[in-house]
Amino acid sequence: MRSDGCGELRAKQISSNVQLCGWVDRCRDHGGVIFIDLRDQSGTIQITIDPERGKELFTTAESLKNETVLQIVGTIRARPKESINEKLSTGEIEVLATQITILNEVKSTLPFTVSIHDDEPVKEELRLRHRYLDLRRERMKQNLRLRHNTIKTARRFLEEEDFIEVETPVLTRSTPEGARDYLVPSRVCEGEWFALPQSPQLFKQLLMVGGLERYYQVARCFRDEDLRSDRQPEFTQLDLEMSFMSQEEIIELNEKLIAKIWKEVKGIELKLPFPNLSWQEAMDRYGTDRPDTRYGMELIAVNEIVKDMGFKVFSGAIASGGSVKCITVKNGNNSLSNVRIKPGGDVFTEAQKAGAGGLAFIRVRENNQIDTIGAIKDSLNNKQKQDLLEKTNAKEGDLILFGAGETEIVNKALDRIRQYLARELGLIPDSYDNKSWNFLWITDFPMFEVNDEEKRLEALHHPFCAPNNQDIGIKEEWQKNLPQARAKAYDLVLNGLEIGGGSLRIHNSELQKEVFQSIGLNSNEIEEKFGFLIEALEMGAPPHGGIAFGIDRIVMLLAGEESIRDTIAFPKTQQARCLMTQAPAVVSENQLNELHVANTCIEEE
RNA sequence: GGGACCGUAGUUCAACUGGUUAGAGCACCGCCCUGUCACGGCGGAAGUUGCGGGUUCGAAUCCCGUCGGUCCCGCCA
Repeated sequence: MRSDGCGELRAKQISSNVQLCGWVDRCRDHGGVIFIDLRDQSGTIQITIDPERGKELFTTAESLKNETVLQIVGTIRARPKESINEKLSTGEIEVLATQITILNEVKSTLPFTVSIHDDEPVKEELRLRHRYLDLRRERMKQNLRLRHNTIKTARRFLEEEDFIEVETPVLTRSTPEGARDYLVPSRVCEGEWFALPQSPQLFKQLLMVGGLERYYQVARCFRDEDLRSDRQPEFTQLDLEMSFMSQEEIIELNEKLIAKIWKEVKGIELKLPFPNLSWQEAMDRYGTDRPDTRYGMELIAVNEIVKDMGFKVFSGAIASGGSVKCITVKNGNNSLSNVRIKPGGDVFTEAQKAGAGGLAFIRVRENNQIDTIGAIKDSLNNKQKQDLLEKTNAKEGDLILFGAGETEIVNKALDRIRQYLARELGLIPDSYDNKSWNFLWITDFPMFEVNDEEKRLEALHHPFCAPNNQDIGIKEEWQKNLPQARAKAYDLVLNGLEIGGGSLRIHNSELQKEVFQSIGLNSNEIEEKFGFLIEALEMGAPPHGGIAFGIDRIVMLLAGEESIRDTIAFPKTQQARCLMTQAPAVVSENQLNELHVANTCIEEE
């Protein structure tokens, strides 16, 4: 149907005949000569319609609406010198049309314009309802291409490293813990249900038991939880697993993979190896396990300095086992007024949203004089004051913000304020600046955390992570040592977002059973839910481990987008609905009967 | 489950403190225009102000409910 792509034509093809196909980007009808910008995937070229070339041709051209699909036959010619368009890569030439075929018309007024020249914002609701039109626009076209390049690069890299891609089931069984499952009723097995996988976790481990040694998959995962700008009910992981690899070796390989992606997709050389922070250090210094290290304002514990103060908010917090931590806002005296950090102010409110009761502050004035509320000033002696200024490295003009109370809440509040202030004060470098890609490995996670509601242990990552050998000691002490053990787990954090995570897995069936018991499963439950895994581990399972990267998030960051919806061809809304197909939808009574399912939803008439 | 913001012509926005005929750009339709490139000129059509209720002499505007979208908390091993 066509000889060339619109955007590929250049002056050296002048006087050759071409056939082009594409969409009408826009028309300029001068009454005599008519110009059509014809657009296809490769770009745009100007088609010129000369009235001398026939009435029929001219009449057709006059009637064209934007986004009409055309085939053009014509000849490439140079534009008059004064008409060269330098903004267009094909701007030196044009195609003199000898024939126009309308391949498809546009029958109604378009809900929004496709042309790149119309950069008016479009409501996301409309974009999603007519996603096919949105995909035709430059932004989404580029994002999907970038996504493809990311996945392509990963595939090439992993193939070079002797990984093979294996598909794992989408219809599988529901497993305890973790997110809510999407369920699929079985027609054949009455009353029983499949679950869609939250990740291929168990299957990839069993592939290792199967001796594949190096597996990867671009895997669709499903979690029936509430959505966010970086969470969709179905999302894509680049899933890897390998045998006979240490944590260091796995990390090294994956850094190379990430560096390769950044190099191929963005042309950016990342510096390897990535820095590494233990989970404990991350919590101490940033209050979160996914710190954004593009800016400072680290959290500083001042427990030792303030524990004996008369100011009960501080000393009391420590007496009851909590902490007092602070961040130093450089030049904060100028940038943050008292109105903003006192009750009702935006900064105070941020702290409150994270559960903090208040937000104490100290302003450093000339000659290290301090300016704060009376209760703090009165109870702070000179030595404490000096220690505090030294520890926080606060200088004249700086503002120190304090969190006091339960360590967990202090961390959460200061983390939140830190991120909020970084945005407010413009401390985050331009995302296209090479220095702004701050990768960071977080390691040595705790195996478990306490579920407050149910007063029991829960796996922090998942219950298949291997514990640190030194932490658990000999077999007889496993039960006693496991709750405090660290896991051989690692997350890759980029600019405050978790983009991947993994671990070495347990390959010893006894230890695996012990971990299951720690999270409250009894022998029967272990046998019922995970019998197949335990059995597999007893038949020669190799030491193995792996990682999974969130492709949607990685592409989002590479594309500079703020939502993963802009990296997914057909995403769902926050209500997990597809506005284009209107899924999910009601099905017939017959379909339900076949599946042995009854609808308990009360319909309103 | 909870909090916040938003919803006006096909579309992007406007309409002051509640005030009488709800405006503008783009798109659309018609006429004119032979070198434009976000072409230009003249004219036209286009509205259940998401929906339902309330307050008021009077509601796009205030209140309640509801639907939809977005952001966030909870949740997401």
